[in-house]
Amino acid sequence: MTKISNSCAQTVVVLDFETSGLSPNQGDRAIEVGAVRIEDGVITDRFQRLMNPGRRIDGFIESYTGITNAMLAKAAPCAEVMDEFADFIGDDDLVAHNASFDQRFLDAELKRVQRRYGGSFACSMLAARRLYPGAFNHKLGTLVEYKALPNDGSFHRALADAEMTAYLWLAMLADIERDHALESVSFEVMQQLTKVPKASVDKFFRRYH
DNA sequence: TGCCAGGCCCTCTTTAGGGCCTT
Repeated sequence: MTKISNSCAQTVVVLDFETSGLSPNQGDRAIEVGAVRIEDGVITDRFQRLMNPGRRIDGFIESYTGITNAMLAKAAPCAEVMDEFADFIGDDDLVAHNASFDQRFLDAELKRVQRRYGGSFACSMLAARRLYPGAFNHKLGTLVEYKALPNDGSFHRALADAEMTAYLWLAMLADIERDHALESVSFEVMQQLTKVPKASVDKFFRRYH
């Protein structure tokens, strides 16, 4: 049995943004951020804030997220929330479902407040595509049902989605460790997993036996 | 409701096109 580990692999922050649209390059803004910190396989901390983007969101986003313009009118400005969030994530490594989406918004919002983060991203969706090819699809909600993960039935809110992504992440680690007789799997190996072809996943892990 | 974007990934591919996933 081989241990795949490194000195900083056991703490990650799993995050999720609710936004006014799909692209910060098109003027879309974050309206809520949720995150949980996983340390040695256990959720040890949580962060959730609504944030006021300074403009109204459209009816589709209100309906999709349940976040209303009235709720955002009472929320702190994006700059204040993102400054707090930068403190929360620090230099920890980061996980998100379809991470390229959340990374674009994290980068855009932190750039506005001249803050940075030191960790790197891994994507639970890309990992799940390789580990669970039999799933009907790889939407977060589908994978939560597929793996019978804990949830309170609420979707498309930042903290709820971040928690479900965290449970998915832990389930994937546990499945890899069980299926490949590994003691632990590092963050870096999970990042590499998302870059190998689906057909090569077993071969990828056999390298460590 | 589903378009906007962008990266990944598959295939009837690579001199390309389209589906998936995120809000």
